[in-house]
Amino acid sequence: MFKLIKTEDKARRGEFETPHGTIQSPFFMNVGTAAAIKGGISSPMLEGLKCQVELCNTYHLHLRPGDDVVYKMGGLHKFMNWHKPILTDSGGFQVFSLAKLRKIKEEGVYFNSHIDGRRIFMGPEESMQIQSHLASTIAMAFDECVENPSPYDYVKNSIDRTTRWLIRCKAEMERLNSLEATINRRQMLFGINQGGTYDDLRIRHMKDIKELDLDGYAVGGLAVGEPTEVMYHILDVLTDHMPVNKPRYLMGVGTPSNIIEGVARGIDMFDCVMPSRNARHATVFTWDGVTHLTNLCYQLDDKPLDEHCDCPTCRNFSRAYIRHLFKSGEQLAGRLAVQHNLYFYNTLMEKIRENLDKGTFSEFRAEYSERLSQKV
RNA sequence: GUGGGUAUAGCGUAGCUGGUUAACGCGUCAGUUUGUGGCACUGAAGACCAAGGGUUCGAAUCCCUUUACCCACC
Repeated sequence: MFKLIKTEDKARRGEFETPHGTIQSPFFMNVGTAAAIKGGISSPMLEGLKCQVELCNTYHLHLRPGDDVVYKMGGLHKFMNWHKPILTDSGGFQVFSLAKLRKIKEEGVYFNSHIDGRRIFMGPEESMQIQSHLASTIAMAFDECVENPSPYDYVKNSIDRTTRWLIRCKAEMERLNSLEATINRRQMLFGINQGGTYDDLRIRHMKDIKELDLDGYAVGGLAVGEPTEVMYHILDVLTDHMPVNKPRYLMGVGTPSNIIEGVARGIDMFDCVMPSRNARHATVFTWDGVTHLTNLCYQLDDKPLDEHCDCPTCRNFSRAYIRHLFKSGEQLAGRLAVQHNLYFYNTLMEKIRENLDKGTFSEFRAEYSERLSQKV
């Protein structure tokens, strides 16, 4: 149940009630693809980083350890010892990212495991069954994420198939939620809007899936190769057609600026690998912009990563020390940087919410939107 | 002391039947990273080839001397 508390122009401040607790929106979901945040962050540590929701991946967990294993272990919450909301991605994106190995048909997608190469099939029903086994709070629909740019006719056919898949997802989810043996019988289902970079297809697809009255709606297929301006334009024309009383999720986005701009266009939920992946590659976010920690200028720098940050990393360690850890290949380097970046992202969302509460989001946006993505 | 061997970027090496801007790995420096298969990827700087002399149109490559180090034997 999503409650809209306040708006400022198109930006929305809300509360999202789930069986695993209430989420304050807008919010960022911390990506733990294989039931783990990469970089060595355990669930109790994640609690200390202001994380509200963790995201896990259907495709990866299906392959390893197997969703049957997670089911027998009592579901993802118990398995990971994370008791706040979890969103599972459907595996649809892997159809796109593992494109070399796939074959898309009406019934679903055939592709090869990246682990052992074996041929596997996933369709809407399979994705829902796996996500039901994982027992996440929110399940995502099984969609096709087309690359940008793609030919108009291809995208047109693709969104119609994605709609047909969504109808099957909904039916299968209702069936699974009615079963006694299901761990989370109140699992929610989000639909995913596609349509490439074509305004009319985006809007048409949104109208089609809106009729299914799902628990939330996501915008997929953005930040996959198109210029940032194109992504903003799609959001500009699309969010007016999204349900007002349902959470809106911009999938896989993005930089701190992208998130601020997304909120400004009416988005409530985000997820991205950027804070964790960049951290593992020694790039950290600060309130003054982005910086690369292995740069020589930090060799003798006694300051924390960010002087305004009170994350566990910044409270304890200097840039010089963390730079040394990176140069030495120590695993601790990645962990300290990931802790900082996730805390930064979650704090960014907190500040966005505070500014929405105060009615000062537009000022916040003007001050930070560009600044946070510049290089220090 | 005698015989043999090696000296090429910060380090470890390739090139050594002589022929345009001396190659590779590591390291260094910088950049990339958007619903995470990949501990990742891209690029740059850096050596007048131990020193000196000689042969040759031309030498890191062939010859001589010196120096340093390595191995074996006294």
